[in-house]
Amino acid sequence: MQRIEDLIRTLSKEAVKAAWDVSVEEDVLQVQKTRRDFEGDFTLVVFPLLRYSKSSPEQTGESLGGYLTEQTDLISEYNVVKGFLNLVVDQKYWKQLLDSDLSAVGYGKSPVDTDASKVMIEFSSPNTNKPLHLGHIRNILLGHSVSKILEASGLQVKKVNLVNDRGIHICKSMLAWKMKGKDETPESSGLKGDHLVGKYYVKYDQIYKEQVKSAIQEGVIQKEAEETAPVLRDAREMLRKWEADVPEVRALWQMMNTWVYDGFDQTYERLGITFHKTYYESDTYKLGKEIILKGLSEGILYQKEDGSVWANLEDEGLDHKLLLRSDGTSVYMTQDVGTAHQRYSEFRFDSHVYVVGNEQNYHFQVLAIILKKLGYDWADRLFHLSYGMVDLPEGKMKSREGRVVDADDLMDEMESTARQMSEELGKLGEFDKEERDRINRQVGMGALKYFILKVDARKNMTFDPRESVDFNGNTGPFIQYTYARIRSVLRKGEAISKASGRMAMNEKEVALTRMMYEYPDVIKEAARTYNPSLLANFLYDLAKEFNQFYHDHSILNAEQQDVVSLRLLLVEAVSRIIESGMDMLGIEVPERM
RNA sequence: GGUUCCGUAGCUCAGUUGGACAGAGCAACAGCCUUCUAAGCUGUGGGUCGCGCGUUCGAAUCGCGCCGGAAUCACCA
Repeated sequence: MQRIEDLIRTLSKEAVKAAWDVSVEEDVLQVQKTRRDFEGDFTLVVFPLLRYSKSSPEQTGESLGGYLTEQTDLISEYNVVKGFLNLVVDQKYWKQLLDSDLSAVGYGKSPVDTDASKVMIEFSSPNTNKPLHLGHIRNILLGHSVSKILEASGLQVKKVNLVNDRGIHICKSMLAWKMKGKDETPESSGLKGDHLVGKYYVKYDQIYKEQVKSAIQEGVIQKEAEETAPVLRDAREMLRKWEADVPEVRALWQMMNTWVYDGFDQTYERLGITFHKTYYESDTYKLGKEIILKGLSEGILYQKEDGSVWANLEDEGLDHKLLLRSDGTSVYMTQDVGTAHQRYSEFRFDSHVYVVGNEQNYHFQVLAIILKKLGYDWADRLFHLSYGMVDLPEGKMKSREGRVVDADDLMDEMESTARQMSEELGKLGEFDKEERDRINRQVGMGALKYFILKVDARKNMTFDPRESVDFNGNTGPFIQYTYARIRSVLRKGEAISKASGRMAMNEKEVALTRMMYEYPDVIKEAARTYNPSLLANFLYDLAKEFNQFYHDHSILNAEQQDVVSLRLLLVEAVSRIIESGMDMLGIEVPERM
């Protein structure tokens, strides 16, 4: 359908040409939504045109408004307030819009375009020495939602995970388990695998701290005590053995990682997310070395006397960056260079999104620069979706000290809160246990996911476990509730035909329709900026608008049959947009709640 | 110290490329269920948009300088 903003711009351009004989650029013609307190649907800001009209804002607006209403029957009225030309869209446009499939512009309904741009998106990226926590949840929800939004915009999306399954931190868990574990397994302990391994990571830290403390008591200075703690020495020794492929160490590593993956899989499933492919750093950590050596031989990089290889980034206003250690081994950056190259070879992506916390802004800035230096033209198509940390009221989360909001615990808590709420409100009495459980799960998870996603990803957020997540107001359950209400009405009015008819729409009906008109723009903008919070807040506004309408006007008991049909058509569209939008946030909507 | 990001109501957050008196939710208070789900709706109070200067017809939004907070600047990942 013709977009009204485009129409206004085109006609205004003509009008300006006709009246003052100048061709203006598109960006001079600013069209925006009319503010609530004024009459109209769209507003043309006339201030920028005064230099051509050489008359007052009012006169300029009048002149343009007159031209527009004359030239098209889609704009029925206008008024001028100060320098703002407010335009009223004719209702037949809104009805036409309602008759079309409004949600088709959104997710899942657009035909698959095989030539679509290909996007690779990496998210989650956990370490295998501890369970997932709230920070991972933010990462995962962002990655998943952005994937859905990009897919809805017609892109081909490949979701990948990169598991950091090697390194000293894993050895610490392994070592503590060997020392204190007594062959404890997930089965024998009843603990989820990732939690079991995380427990020994915490245990390692305790042992380490005790050893440091007692060394200091024996007169060793702190720094030395920290460096020479026996348990740290053993962990390093274990890492050396791992790198040397010592079978015993590898077997232990294999076993404990398997426990962790089982645990992760459960959490992912509960969050409702999947990946197309999982990369493991134990496979990729040696990648990149050849590329770096090639860069060295081409003189792009340089070598120090000790044999280490560096990139000079001074021309970018940055420092020098190490790429190969003096012993020839790779560092994190080397690995990411190699992985990016590998992924491009495999997938030929048009862009690659990394969902990684803002603590790594520098890393990704440098990654792009180095790839560019090495001559990869796709280097500027990497995008770091950098999100802020989730902090607790008392400060940063510290998994070593056990001061974390565990992902699994949090989900349990959300669901039990949902159960408690629905019981207090006497909501689900008529349903059997299975259905009650399902709804409570949907609502609890909806509250959690919406809570995280409605906030702009860049911002740090504080999470107060005591206050937990709300179920009223600007929340997931509010939107889910709105959906359930609409579905209930639709079930009762199943037999009634839905049609836009010829009755005039009232103010609220127009407001809802106009809001839904914005939906594709919201998706587009959310996709362009990789920002699900735009969508989340849009859905809230839509739900709020619906609830006002619902309160003020009866749908099924409207005085005239035509009005009933119109309203059914209208609210069904609202429900479909809520459903498709929430799906893009990874949130399920219940038929009843 | 360098770089990057953030600073909007008591709290949590919105505020598309600068535009019409800065908006929600929570919390507080006051109302609305014999009518489609009250997890809802309505109203009241609450703001020097960190501070200052500048650009502009117009600045929460752009520029500069301060103040406050976060991250980062490893032969860790």
